[in-house]
Amino acid sequence: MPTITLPDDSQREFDHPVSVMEVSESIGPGLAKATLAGKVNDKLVDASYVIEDDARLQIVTDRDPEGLEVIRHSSAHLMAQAVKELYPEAQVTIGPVIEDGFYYDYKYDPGFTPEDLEKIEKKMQELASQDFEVKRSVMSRDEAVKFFRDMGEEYKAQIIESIPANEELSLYSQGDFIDLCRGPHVPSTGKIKAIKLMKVAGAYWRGDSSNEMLQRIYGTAWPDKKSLKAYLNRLAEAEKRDHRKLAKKQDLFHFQEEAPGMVFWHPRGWTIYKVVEQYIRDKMRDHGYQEIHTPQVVDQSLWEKSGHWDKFRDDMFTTSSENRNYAIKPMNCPCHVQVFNQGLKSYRDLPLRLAEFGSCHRNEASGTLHGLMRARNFTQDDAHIFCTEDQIQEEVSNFIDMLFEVYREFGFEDVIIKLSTRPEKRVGSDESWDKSEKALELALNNKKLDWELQPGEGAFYGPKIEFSLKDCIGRVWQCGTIQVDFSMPERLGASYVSEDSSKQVPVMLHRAIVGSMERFIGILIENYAGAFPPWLAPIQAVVISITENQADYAKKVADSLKNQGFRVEHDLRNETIGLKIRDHAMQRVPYQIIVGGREQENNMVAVRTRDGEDLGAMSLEDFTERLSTDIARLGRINLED
RNA sequence: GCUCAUAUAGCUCAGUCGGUAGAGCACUUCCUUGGUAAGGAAGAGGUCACCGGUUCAAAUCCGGUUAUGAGCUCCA
Repeated sequence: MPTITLPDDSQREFDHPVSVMEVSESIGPGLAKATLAGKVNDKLVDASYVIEDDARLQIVTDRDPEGLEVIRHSSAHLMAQAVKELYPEAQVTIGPVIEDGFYYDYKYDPGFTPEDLEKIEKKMQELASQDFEVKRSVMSRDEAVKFFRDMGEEYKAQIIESIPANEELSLYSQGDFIDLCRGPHVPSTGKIKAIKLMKVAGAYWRGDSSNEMLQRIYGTAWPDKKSLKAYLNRLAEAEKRDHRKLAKKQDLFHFQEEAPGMVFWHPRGWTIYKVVEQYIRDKMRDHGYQEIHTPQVVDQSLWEKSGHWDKFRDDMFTTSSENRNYAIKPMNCPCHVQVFNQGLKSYRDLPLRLAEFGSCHRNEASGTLHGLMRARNFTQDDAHIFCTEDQIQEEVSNFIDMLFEVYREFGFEDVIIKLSTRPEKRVGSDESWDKSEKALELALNNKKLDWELQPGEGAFYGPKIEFSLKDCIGRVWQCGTIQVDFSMPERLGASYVSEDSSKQVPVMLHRAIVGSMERFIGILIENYAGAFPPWLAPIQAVVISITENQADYAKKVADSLKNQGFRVEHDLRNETIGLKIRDHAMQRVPYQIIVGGREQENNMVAVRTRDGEDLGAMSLEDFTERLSTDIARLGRINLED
């Protein structure tokens, strides 16, 4: 005789065990139709779930985030059903929900073509309209293994075998299709109304590159066609912000076949680079760092000593000369230790902070290259802090403050933070790991930051924090990092004289804020959609003449601004004012300074923003002041826009 | 590196059944001298990524290479 309490605290009594759907029907036929699942005492269950005892119940529909997840999960099953009907020899594996959609991995050696995707999608729609009831059943583990093995689903059987023997497993069936699944699922396939298969890609079985490759089909699913269309629209809009596209439009940089993964910066792109570099340089100086510069080409023996040769030799570019073998440096740390090692260091010198805009080359696997985001030649805003174990926490804390100051000033609010702790294979004493993991964790918690723990994901030489940003379509890229290193100072013979005049090995903190200048600029381009704030814009203002009678005046105005240090160009082309304004607005130049006969006569400038706001006529001094104020305010954009 | 796809003018893209290539924008020249998101005309521009094969004939079909895109794996 369960009493059901609904979210509005109203109660319903039943004189028999009752399913979620029955409760829903008792409330109204509209709700019953919309019911996808239920939440019984906060646990997500199928609509067919039978409630025996008093419970709180929330009916889940497609208006709830959980409802959307159920739809997406069921869509993955629907796709598997369609694939099995069309390609019976394909074997199913797993099909989880992901952000905005779902995927399902199949073992299917011929591989799916784009045409196959269309066929599968059509079949899914057909199966959805047949509105198969989705039925749940249970089986013991061993039964389930046999069941799937007999069906020829070897992968599924393997997955089930890795589940503990005493667990009872749930299976879901719809029509002729049956799959192992925790659920919950929609009550019937007709609830799936708006799906689209997006792309096919390879994915390794169990995420291990030594295993065979499966065929992964990605799809998206929404409550209705309208939301699906809106999503596809959003995606198309976001893709317009792609830094590789904007780089072509705005003439920022290019890549070419002769130097894959290495950037050819053009004047405008390099201007942005230099502004970012100078900004970071000033920031580091203000925070007690000393800038150095170390060689690009360094004898192989140093990389052997540091341990990198052993681990990364295949990913290093090498060269040789006069019977000596060199590596093009893939990182700066060993070189920084060489600088530290010059002369005798005292504990009084610590913490010692050495910074470098270090150009590194790594022969990244061809398939991983991705515009500026993942390049083979990139420049780290690298620095190494040599300190004692007791100084770790304060240094980390100061670093995090500095990092957020920088990210804020570039307009980034959404930063993903992860703390990675000791892996199984590691160097250093447990005591040191305890101390440094604690230091990192405390530094984060003291600032009340949200972060995610990645146990066992630290480097072999120490724990680390990673700070990541998102690109235009939500891909996450690691930028900042701070890592504790117990290993390298010792390997490379770094030491200092302590208070008791004994020789001690310093701890080394590796840290970067933007991480890779290239990657950071790539993300900047995408987040600003090419409309850089004036302090970053490669061209801050363009002086446009209306007719050639103002050519000299326009040049004079432009020169005057340039002499004050602003980045200004002039456009004296024999074109209409409308065309010139359109050009520069599309190039996202922050300010257009229009000079015609009237302005020339009154020694004024007419100013217009790239967004079409007419600021009217003003004196050049007033404009200069406005631009200066803008630049002083730095970024501070709202990335939600 | 792996799976799938793609590569045509500076850019964005057409090019049907295999018969030696086309548009818009950009560029050059001329006309136009204009007032806030495209004025007009003419011209020039291509070893169809590269190498090989099939064929009387290849941008087109086949194989390979390189690069790029999406995803996977990796990321000191």
